[in-house]
Amino acid sequence: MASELEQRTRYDPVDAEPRVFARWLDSGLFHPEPEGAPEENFSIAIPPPNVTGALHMGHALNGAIQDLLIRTARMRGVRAKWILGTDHAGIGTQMQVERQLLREGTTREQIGREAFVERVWQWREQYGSTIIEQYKRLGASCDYEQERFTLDPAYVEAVMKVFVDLYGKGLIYRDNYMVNWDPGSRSAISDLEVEEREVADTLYYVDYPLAGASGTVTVATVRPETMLGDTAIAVHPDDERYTRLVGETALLPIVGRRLPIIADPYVRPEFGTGALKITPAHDPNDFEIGRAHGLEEISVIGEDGRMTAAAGERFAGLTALEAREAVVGVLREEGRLARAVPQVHDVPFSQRSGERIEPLISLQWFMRMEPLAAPAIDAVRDGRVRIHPEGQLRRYFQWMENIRPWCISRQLWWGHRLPVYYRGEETYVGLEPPEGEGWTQDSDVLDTWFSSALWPFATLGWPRDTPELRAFYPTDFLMTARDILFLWVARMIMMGLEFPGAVPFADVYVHPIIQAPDGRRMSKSLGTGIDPLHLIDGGPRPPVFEAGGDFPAYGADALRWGLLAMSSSQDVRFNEDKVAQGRQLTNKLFNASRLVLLRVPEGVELPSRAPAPAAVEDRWILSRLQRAKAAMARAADAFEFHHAALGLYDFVHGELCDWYLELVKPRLYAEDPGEASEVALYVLAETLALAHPVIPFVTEALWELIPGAEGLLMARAYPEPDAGLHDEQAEADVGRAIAAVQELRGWRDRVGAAAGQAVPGRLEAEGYEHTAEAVGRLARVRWSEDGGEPVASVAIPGGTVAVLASEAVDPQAEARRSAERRAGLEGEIARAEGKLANQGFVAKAPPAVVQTERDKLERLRAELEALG
RNA sequence: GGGCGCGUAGCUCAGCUGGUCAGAGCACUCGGCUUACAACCGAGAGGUCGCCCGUUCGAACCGGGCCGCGCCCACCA
Repeated sequence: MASELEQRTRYDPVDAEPRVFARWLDSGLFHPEPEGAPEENFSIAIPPPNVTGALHMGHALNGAIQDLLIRTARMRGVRAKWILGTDHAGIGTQMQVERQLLREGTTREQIGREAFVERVWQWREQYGSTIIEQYKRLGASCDYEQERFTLDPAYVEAVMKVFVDLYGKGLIYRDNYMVNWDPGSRSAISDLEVEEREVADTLYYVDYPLAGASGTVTVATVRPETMLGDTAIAVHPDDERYTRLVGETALLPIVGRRLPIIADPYVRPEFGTGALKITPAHDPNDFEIGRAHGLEEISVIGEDGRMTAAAGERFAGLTALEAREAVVGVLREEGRLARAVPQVHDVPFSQRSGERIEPLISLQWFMRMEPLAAPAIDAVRDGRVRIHPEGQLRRYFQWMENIRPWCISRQLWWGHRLPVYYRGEETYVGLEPPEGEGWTQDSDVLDTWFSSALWPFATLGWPRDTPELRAFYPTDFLMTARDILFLWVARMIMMGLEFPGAVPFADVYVHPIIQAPDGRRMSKSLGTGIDPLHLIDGGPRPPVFEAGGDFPAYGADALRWGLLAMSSSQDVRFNEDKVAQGRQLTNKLFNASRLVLLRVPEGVELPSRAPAPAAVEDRWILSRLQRAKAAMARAADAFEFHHAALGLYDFVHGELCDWYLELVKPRLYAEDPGEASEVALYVLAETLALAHPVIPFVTEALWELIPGAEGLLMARAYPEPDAGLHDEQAEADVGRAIAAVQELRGWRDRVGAAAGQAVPGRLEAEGYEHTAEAVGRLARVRWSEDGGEPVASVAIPGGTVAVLASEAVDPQAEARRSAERRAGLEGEIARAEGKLANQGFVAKAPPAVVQTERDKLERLRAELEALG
């Protein structure tokens, strides 16, 4: 790298990153010893990626943020543990392997459960480490020495203990209950895995004859096939049209079943006819009403999606859709179909399989949530867990206060098999299989989120009293996406409080969703997904990019910086420009380092403490560095990661490179740079340290080249701000000089002064005792004592520069420019005068604001006068 | 139906505890291969801060009402 510094003018991440990562890994610093108390340590449990997964943009953002926090803590000398692991992801993984089997011409049923599970383990051996390796490419400083998996024996032990304990407390129970049956995965799924989609259906109006009298009751339904399971008709108790019918009986067409007409406030009088057919076995609402009124539950659709024997001979065996047509046909023949109208409505679909949910009654395992939710509500209410941004709080409370039983059993083979055994009428639940003959284990496994809910403590060894658990639980921070706040985060809080007995984390940060550049969801199937690795290494741009072609190899630092800069409290569109800007930053640091490191004389080393230099630009940059440190710290503490990223960029570009290095350059090039070398080295090193948690690779690579820098940058002390190093005088002096240079450059450009040519001028301004030389050099003005008549007057803070006649100044251009300026000044003066003439302003505004306005007016008048 | 959030320069977004003619990156224009960087440097143009009321000496920022957009939650046949 050292020779690279001389040869290259651009930073090459492809070359540097693997080498730097290997050094980090070898150092063992990613793995903290489990010592000390959780309060003095810092830990984050990674949201476990699916073993089936590949790194996507969400992971990359996640990783950038968590690594920023972990690295900052580590540099602060805190034991920082980033708990790593993967999730077995029941349905997702099972489906992957099933697809593989299908390609081989077999199915899981054919090979049997044991062989199938063995296949999944093989599959996991082969592909499970993919995403871990990808996290390494990001530079994520996870504890790779202790990778966890939700099906590790120790983790399984935790899951089983929780199940058995909650069963013992009566919170886990088995019941016949309405579930969301997913015909695609042939399993029940939880409410949270259901999504609504708009579907165009037909609303059928069906006449049900009354039993005791003439006449009919007409009901409206989009699912006529379920009427075979009707056991009542319901109307609203206040609906006068039907008051006289309540208590009467109707006859179910086709079947002939006698249906009581009942009153229930759930029914909306204004919808359809105001009469609702009740099918307790196939509609969640009807199920509730049915239980409330003690109605019979007749299942006419089975778990295979076909009509059961209970649907009657004519329909048994048909699919639900076929049955619908058949039922409508019969109704039409019998003259029972009053009318049919198009109806657009929301219908539940499985997020997993994409198939339409079939609500049906099934024997499943459930968890009662209210007793667990109450303490979890308190924990957030009293601030033991803080959720950011706060807008999410209301949602949390709303959901938790209306929490419903959780269906935790899944009819899958890949996962934690229920520790439940049956023998005849007996049921046994326990960690060890029961004694005796004839027991069979329940074939279901647990919902994947059941094991995920234990993540922050099961990964640390709970229920055993491990050193890791003692040192790192509770964790400090949790990163999550909005859509799994309930699926995962809320349940972790509940389980953390119930089992280890403490909230699992102090701060929850809900990160934004990164959308495709066109605002659509990032998704592989839409062609809108962007592979983070393609941004790191270079790779094809997906079709959503108009530009096409390949991404350049931006490197992990650029990607991390870009993602942090994009992040916000709202969802954001992916913006390649931001990644490019990140690369500019890495390149800028590389070149700033070239300037400093290639100029430092032999023998000069990084000072061990902040130098106390005499030169004004040195004092200025040390002071500005403190401000940058404070701004970074503030942003990170407030979880405003875009401020951290952008603030770093502004400091490096806008202060360090644009001004400090330009100001100090002549001294660095001098035969004896004196203090300049040490100060420049110090500022460079501090800047690298400050930037390290954001862009770890380039900073570590450059740190290696600093003479006198010891060890790894990742282990160096974090640069804490020190207000004692503020130097108001230097900031004022250099700030004034910068403004003067900008004024003079602007003037030069306007009058068309040739770029390479110095302009003679007299400095007629206060406050440039220490900076006149620099101003002249950077603005290309040659200071003169010549008393001649100026050809132009350029306002700078504290006075003016009188420009003397020379070839560089075109009198006509100057006349144009001064006329424009004069007009502009007059306008501004009028505005300021107007404001100060306003009695309300002068009387009510704070004196400082009024004074600022007065000063400004005075300055403007002086400039106008100088302009002549 | 409820909740959260967003509409600021051509694009993507900062700014919003109210107060120096509104900021960044990219794109654009002009000028520069100035001894760290042309994947660079310097300068510049570009905005009714969605619309309308109100509060205030003063509103992109606070309040109300509209218009447009996104996301989440919800049992409406």
